[in-house]
Amino acid sequence: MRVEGVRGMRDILPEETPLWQRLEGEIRRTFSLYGYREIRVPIVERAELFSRGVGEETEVVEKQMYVFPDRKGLTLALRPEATASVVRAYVEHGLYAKGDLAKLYYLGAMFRYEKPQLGRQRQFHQYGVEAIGSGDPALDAEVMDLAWALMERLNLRREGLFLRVNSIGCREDRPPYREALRSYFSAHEGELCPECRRRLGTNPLRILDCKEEGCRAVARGAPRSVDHLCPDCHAHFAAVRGHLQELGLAHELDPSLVRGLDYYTRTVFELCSRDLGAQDALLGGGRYDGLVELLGGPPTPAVGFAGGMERLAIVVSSHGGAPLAPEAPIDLFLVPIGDEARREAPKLLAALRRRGISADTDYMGRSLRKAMGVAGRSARWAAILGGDELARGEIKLKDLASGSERTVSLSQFGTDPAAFLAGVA
RNA sequence: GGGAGCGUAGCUCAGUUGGCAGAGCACCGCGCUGUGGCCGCGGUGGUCGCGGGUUCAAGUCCCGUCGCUCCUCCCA
Repeated sequence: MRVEGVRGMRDILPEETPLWQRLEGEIRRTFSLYGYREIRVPIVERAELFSRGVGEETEVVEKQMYVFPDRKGLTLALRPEATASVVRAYVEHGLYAKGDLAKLYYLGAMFRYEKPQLGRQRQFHQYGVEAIGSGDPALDAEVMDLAWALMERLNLRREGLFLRVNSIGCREDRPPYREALRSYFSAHEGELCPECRRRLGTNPLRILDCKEEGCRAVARGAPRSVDHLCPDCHAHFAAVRGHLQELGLAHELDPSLVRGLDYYTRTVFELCSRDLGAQDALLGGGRYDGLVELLGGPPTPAVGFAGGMERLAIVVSSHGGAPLAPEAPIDLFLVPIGDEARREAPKLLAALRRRGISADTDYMGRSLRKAMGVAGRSARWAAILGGDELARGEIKLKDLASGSERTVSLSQFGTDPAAFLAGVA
């Protein structure tokens, strides 16, 4: 019986992995340029980390989290995002004791139970940064600049991208704004879906991005968070936008931008692609000044973002991304003729590889002609080893581009293969 | 959560009013007995996504189911 993969969890095949490796490399290099260091946190956490950190009322926690009991009855979850984990690690290991800004980045698989489609899988991969320990508005702008810098490195056209920003205020702004929303939505209660009528009492902010048509219509006339900022938050947001201006980063103010995770405060942003269709958010993030304290640390401001690898791969491979170098062929393909040569092959291959020559041979019992065909497709040189050569202690080298051949001593070739190969062309 | 389209060879896809399961590419063999790419000829390869139903007969029609894709939505 054939066992199939799990819905929404894709294999990334050898055809795609070169692109992924390149993206991961550019991401690491760019993050390093901005002073971030990698942190690796577990894929499994206690479920309460996310229900408390991300928010009980969020769609992610409410409907999309993979939750399961372990053998001792502890309630665990596959991480739906990484910020909560990074902050947990930050608090748990006392990284704040250094009294410094912690700049951390991560790369890894996340899990959300969603309806799969292009750019949205149940197991997906995120790259992200977290700058924990400073509330400087310049840092908000730097994080957005980092996002742009990454896209530039990947040769993505600037016109194909746009940055949306908003401010949803601080912890102190939330209750009044929440009340403003509550009174507004209460006046329209009859037009809301049952789910939102319930949210009215728990988290009216969530009504702003409800999917029901009726709720959306009501939400369009709802109070805007930018109009309910305290003086400090107002000044912070103005400073962030000022820095963006000076950095030459075009952005649009989007008052309806409310991120789906509850920990966000003040600045929120999304970098979107015009080439992605429905799933247009390439990366999203913002400030989360209350999360460290919420998870048991000292009051500590922080800002960060997360981006989706799958979406980046789509955009880079279909639009304006730097062309991928063709898959590197191996240096040498050993063509054995006869059983004796096949017995000798492993020793020679092992010697070549230890000297840095990538080498392979035929394990399919192919004829000489077929093996040469494989060599021609996959390697730069062929090494032909048959009874004649073995009897004389020799091996025949062939440059597959020029066709020129040269017979050399087998033992000497194994000792310094590079020199002999260079001499064939 | 709601809506639409599509599942046939390893891959890309044909398959007529229901009537023997097809092509191209790939793979293998031969032409060429120890030399690749090109060419010619031949060959291997299929639970037609899965399960029911209608029928003398189902890849084709009906129902269900799983998967993929897209829209809506949510987000990365």
